[in-house]
Amino acid sequence: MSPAKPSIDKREIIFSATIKLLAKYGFHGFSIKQLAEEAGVAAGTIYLYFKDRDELIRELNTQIIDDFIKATLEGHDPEQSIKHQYRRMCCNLWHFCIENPCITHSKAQFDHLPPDILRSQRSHAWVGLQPVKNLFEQGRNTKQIKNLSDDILISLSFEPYLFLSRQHLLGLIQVDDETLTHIIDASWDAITCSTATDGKHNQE
Amino acid sequence: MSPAKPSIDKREIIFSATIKLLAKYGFHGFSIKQLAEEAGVAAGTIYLYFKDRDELIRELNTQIIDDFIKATLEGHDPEQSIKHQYRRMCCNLWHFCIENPCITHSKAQFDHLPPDILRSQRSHAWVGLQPVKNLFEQGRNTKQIKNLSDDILISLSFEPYLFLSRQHLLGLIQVDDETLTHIIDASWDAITCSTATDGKHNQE
DNA sequence: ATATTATGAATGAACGTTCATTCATAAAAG
DNA sequence: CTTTTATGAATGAACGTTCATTCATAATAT
Repeated sequence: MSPAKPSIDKREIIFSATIKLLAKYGFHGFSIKQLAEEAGVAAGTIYLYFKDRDELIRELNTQIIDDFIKATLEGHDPEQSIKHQYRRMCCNLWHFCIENPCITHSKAQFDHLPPDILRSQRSHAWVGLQPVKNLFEQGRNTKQIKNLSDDILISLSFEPYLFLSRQHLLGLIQVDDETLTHIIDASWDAITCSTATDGKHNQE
Repeated sequence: MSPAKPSIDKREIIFSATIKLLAKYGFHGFSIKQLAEEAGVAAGTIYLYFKDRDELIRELNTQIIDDFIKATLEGHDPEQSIKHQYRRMCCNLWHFCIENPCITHSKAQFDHLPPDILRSQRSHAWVGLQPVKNLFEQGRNTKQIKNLSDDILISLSFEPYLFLSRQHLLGLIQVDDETLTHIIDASWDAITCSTATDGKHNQE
């Protein structure tokens, strides 16, 4: 609308327009022109805030990762029991996904970029996930959590929520609060030491 | 059959070149020109075998899904115990992923297309996954498997293998045969009735 | 055998479109 | 007036797609 307004949040506007478009169309059909229209700015304006298309996408990517981690760890308390900490994280993650459909779908786009980009993404993510590493480490030490690497534990525990929330958001499945509780219990079973397959007994 | 050059498998050549490029670069940087070069054919030749770019990608997608399902169900025997059937499927899936890096990475690309495409993908996949549905149904009836929907069971059981195999292929983690066994046991724990956290009852 | 014709797979230059990016210009703010 | 901020037409590269042309081979005629 107005040509020269000192709008510092224009960067945010461009970001959220990008997220919206990525969620809807993926990287196909995502163009600067479309983005400019969605954001309500001129194409050239985007280049005032970002060096080029790649930088915009890269920066958005790391911001989304940070958002996810921040949301997942909200209210995290290392003093609580491991199970309690875990349940909290799962709940946080699930609700963040459900309440931010565009971010969730956009994240999925980023998670399947070419190999070399994934590597840097990954190393960035693990920095913020230190509390999760600590949780796993503590759990392994106390024999509560299976003696598997962090990556494997992540894929068995948190990864399913990303997958399921996407399906939920697409209306392909319905997950109510009670079901979520069961899912959290199930993913907890996956990573914790409890039974063995051929008829052993279990804990507690 | 063919008067000029008898190369009926040119379609296959184009397919596998597409898979290779998708695995390497994703949908970014995947162009018909590049594909032609990779496949060792002229750009125009591609249009003798596929109506257009979209059809090529769509057909490749369904073929990859079919390949995955076929590989996962190889040697499937409904007469065996549920655990045995499950273990077999997990092993099949894992080894198919590991032995077909390009297909595995390409699949990841397809799994995160815009919503509307995902829907048709999904309905196509479930047709071939009938044996898995049967397995789950049987398991739920016999109280061996948790009373959760097929989608949820899938995300807790098979989905982690896709995620982990990609990481393994990228060299980000190492999964040897022994570790794989542990992962299979862990994912089995996720979907089966064993312990409950707050003093509920369990199976058998 | 040999020559002639018909075939359709394969080509790649050319086309129109769309893309990311630039920049001269304009508007607003200081 | 100067600086900052925004614009959107202009640009050239790259894209998917088309199609007139080529040519090795199969089919037929001699």
